[in-house]
Amino acid sequence: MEYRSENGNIVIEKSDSFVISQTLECGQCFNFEKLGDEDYVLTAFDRVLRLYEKDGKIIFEDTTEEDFKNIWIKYFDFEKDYSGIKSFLSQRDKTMKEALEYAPGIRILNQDFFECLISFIISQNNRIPMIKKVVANLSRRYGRYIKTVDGKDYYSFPKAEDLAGISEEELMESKTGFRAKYIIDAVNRALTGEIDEEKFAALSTEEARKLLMEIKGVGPKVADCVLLFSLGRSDAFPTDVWVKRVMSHFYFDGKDTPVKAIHSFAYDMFGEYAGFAQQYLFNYARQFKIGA
DNA sequence: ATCCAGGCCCGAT
DNA sequence: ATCGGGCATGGA
Repeated sequence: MEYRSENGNIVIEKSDSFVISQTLECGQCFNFEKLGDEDYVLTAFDRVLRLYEKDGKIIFEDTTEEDFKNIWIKYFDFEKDYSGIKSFLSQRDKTMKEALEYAPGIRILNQDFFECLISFIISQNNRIPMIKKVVANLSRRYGRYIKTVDGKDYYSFPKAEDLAGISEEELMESKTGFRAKYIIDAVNRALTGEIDEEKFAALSTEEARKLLMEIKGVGPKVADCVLLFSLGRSDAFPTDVWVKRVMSHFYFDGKDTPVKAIHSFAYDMFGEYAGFAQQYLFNYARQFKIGA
């Protein structure tokens, strides 16, 4: 990973395997704000980062080399070779190739486990702008103030400890809706250590999925999102309404298809890179409202 | 107004 | 094992 330090910022060359807007706006994360064209502020791992494009470069503003090395390289998956993954996927299938050409700058983020879990619990039967609002509400109320960027205050996403003992009624003040009780269950299991990021390392993707689904409010889709976006399981294939639509449309003759059949097809077609395929397809489907 | 959103729970079959 | 209703909330 080539980077250099410059006036307190970290600078990398722009590449077609990383476009800020595509990576942040493709529905995998919710803790960010758009300031302008290819200019964003995001919160992750107790840091607030403004990053933007300028003169063919990408600037990580007010960031130390330590943070870049220890946090952002992993977060943005910069150690992975996306050109290899993308060429594999685009050779598999024509639809996949088009989805990739539409948004070649999407990278699968490695997000904080607890934040990812709670965020995707919130995501169920919800819309992305609303999910972002709830995540921001929880951060402002229970997280820690980090810094102010462009006149707006940013807060870290709360830890399980920060949410300990909070009542369902209070959580609903942050507009969590019926998911409040699910958040409480996730928090409790995290606090007892029953659900702990360390535990997952020893488990297969399928075993990890089962463990996650013990949490109330975590079903197959939310579990797969957590596996893919925070536990590095690129074989997970989160299948929501949009992925169902795009898969049915392109691979099942437009027929409504059970998730199970979609999964086996995806694993067969995209193998260990199914998760990447899923994200490019999801983005593609949503932009062009395929099947809607 | 009615419908629906990066679903899941729960009770009925 | 599978199916359908219900669910907080707010935007179209």
